[in-house]
Amino acid sequence: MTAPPLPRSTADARRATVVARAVTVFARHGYWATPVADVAAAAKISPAYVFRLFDGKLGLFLAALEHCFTRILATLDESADRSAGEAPAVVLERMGDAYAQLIADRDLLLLQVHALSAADVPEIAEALRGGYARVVTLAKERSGAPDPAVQQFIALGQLCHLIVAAGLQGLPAGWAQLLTAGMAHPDRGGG
Amino acid sequence: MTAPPLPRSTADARRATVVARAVTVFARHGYWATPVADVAAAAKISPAYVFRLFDGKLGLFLAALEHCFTRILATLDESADRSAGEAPAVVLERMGDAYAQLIADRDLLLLQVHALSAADVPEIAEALRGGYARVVTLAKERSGAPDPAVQQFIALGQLCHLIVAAGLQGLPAGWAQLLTAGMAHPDRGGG
DNA sequence: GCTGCTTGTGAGTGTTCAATCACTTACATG
DNA sequence: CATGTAAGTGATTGAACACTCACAAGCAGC
Repeated sequence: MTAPPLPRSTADARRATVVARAVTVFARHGYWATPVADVAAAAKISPAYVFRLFDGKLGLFLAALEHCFTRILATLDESADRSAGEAPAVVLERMGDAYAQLIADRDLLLLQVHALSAADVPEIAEALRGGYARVVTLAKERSGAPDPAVQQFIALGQLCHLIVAAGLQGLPAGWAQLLTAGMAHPDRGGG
Repeated sequence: MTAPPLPRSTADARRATVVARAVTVFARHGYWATPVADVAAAAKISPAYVFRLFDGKLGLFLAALEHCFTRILATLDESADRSAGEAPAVVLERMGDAYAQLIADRDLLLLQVHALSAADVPEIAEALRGGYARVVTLAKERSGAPDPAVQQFIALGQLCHLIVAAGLQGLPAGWAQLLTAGMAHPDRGGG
């Protein structure tokens, strides 16, 4: 009753698919509460092979985090492209909108929340700082906005994390609507 | 070689001290990566007794989180007292300063980060929402500031969490200084 | 003293999970 | 077909940990 043997692939290709699945799986329950076997199952390979492809659970998580930041940077960069030539404040606002759109994805934002919580592991803290270094630098350089505006941009990003992780979007309470005001709505699908 | 028996105390008093220690211990490594035995050791009682005083590990964490929010609300309330009669924006800014001072404490901010990461546990998400409901409501009512200002206040609070958890304060890099600009400095203590 | 209640613990139990290893299976090349 | 190499797995191990329970030790009232 084992699954039919998958078509073989190179280790590199397999690693790439596992990383992509790992982002989603780790995003659900975080680093410590996610067994490697869950990622393996999502990637449809055996746990043993995951350990062969990555340097332990930590290596797997770090790869997922790296992938996460790569995708976020791509999103922001793309957004900056679309508002080229606009005033700094406008560019930054558009980037903020693009980031808020990721609330629908959930995965990329949640993984950052989990990584922050696991930042007592030095390697994770290091990867996190590396990621934010790139995000802040990109936001500043591509918008040309002054430091305080960039700081506020990042702060709003962190607020997005709170909204997603605590499940605030769509809550009727006034305090929740106050926090989510101006944020992209998640499952407004077909509109 | 067992520790000399502690002076007896009532269960309620013991619970209170355990909760206070639990805030610190959970703040270090988070919910999943912290064994109950670590909290017990910090409180100098046996793990078995912790399970008797609280409803499982989850009950212990929830009590710690509640305690955390109580202390934060007290801090904010106190700050509002000190700036009574000032303009809304000023009151809010003073509250922000008071919150940023907690960066030195670390514990209260870190516990929120960990709670957010563990918010896939329904009870933790619920407690978190309850806490933020009170924080937002207090900030709005005591400052009288408009919604967007309160939203920004909370966003800056989340930025504080990032700074503490990722260890950004004191980093020489430009992007880090951009993020920490205006935040209270932690251990500028005795030299 | 004795009795009964509360505080507190030592010694377990069962489970979960990271990591390893010996092994098998597919494919490329001669 | 033979043979080497890389992909992939089942079985297992050892440790950590949440939680339990039978029991001990202190303190009240008699």
